[in-house]
Amino acid sequence: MANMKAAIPKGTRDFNPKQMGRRNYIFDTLKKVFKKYGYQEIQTPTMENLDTLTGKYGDEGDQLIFKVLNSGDYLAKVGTALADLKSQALSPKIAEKALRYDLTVPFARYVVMHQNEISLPFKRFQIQPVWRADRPQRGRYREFYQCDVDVVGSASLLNEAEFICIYDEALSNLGLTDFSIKINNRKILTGISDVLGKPESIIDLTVAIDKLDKIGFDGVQTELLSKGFNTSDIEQLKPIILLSGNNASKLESLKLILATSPTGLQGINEIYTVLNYLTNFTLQNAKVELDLSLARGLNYYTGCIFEVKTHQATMGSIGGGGRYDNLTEMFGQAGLTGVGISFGADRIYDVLDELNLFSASAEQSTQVLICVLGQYEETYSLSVLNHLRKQNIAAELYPFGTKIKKQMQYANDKNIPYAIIVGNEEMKTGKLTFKNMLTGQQQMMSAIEIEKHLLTQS
RNA sequence: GCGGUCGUAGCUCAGCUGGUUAGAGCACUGGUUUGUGGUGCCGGGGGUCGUGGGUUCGAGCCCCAUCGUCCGCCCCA
Repeated sequence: MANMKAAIPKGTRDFNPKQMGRRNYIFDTLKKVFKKYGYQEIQTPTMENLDTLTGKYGDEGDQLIFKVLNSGDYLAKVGTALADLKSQALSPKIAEKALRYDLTVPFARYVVMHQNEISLPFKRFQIQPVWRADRPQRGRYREFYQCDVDVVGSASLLNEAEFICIYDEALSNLGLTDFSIKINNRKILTGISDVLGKPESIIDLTVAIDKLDKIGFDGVQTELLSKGFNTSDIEQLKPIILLSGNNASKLESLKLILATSPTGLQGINEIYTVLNYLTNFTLQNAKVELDLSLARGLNYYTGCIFEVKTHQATMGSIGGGGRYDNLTEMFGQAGLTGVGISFGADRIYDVLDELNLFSASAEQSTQVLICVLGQYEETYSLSVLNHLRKQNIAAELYPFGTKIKKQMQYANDKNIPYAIIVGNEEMKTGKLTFKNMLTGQQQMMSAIEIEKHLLTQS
């Protein structure tokens, strides 16, 4: 084969041992919290049938789905003359599978397929990569991990409240101290468009006001005017989305504004209920804010909507979620409501990295390296090595034949905190040289003493 | 899908208005008193200047194309 350049696809990344240590630290921290709240792990295939995914994320979303070319003579099945087909019409004919775009839709499919074996409410978490054919940017990759926690089969708003607790606990455990959990409700957004008398334009309306903090009210106004809203609509809208004050006072004002919209009032009620549930729990760092301009995941969310933003770094949202009432209906099982949240692990990684919040312990694997001067020393040391491992101490022995200098360098490069040196003298006395790589200090200790010392360290 | 930016050693970059053998720091590697890393000192290897065309006596530098990067828009974790 001709020489080819070693490369990986755009928007994907390799992870080295140091990065994997840190990534696993994030996953482990999240998992621990998820389990604590009663969630169980599942996984779904990398590929789904293309028609499982299409139509769930809107037109823009559909275009970002990575499709998998059929095997074999895929053109044979096309049937029509190729030249007559547009790409969009061609792709479902030559690609029947696609890489998953998120974890929520595959989860809905899972629930329907396995409905007879799960008992409701079903609480699951799932940590797997997803793929989007998006243009890469800061904090945006084509392959990235989502960490989803969802519950289906429970309409209780206690779930929503608990998700806020999960966000707070997980992100706090990771060392973040300043972040907001924004909450809104799709029904409130519906109420607003009802009051304006433009229920059919809810998507345009919400997409525009979602950009409020980015482009300001003037920007939103410009966008709305271009979407067919008139100035009196905007005058009416202005006091609503610019509502300020604490959550309670916002809700009070909103109640008056949306008085004529039953749906809107219901949305307000749901927020009330969630906030009320929350008073029974203590949050460590999260600020819970009602944000009427929050409009995520409109293609399937029907109730509460969440989004998490850190104030410690410039980064898009590091998590989001909401309630969806109809997702399983698309797969033939109606009447099942679900609610869930997602953590963007790769973005969280970038934030923790930027803030220097990874501790060294997330990275080191081996705790002690045994360095030997020759073959006899190696043989002598194997029982020491064996004992250390039996005590659950991560230990390795550098096979003989390499200079001590090189072995120490290995320990240093690998961030191994302790080294044991075994030579003639050590074998004679049974006292091994035990070196702390951090301080550089070393002393002679028996294997037993070293073991004890290492056990008290961890 | 649209707009901009950049592309020189493994990494971060320098290279003046085009002019002989393309440089630095870090990394790597060897040595530096006996069996000792991270700090010091001395030496060494490594680049067809993203790729393909073109202009020119001559191109890392100019032009075109192409691929890739990073950033913004759309959208989103």
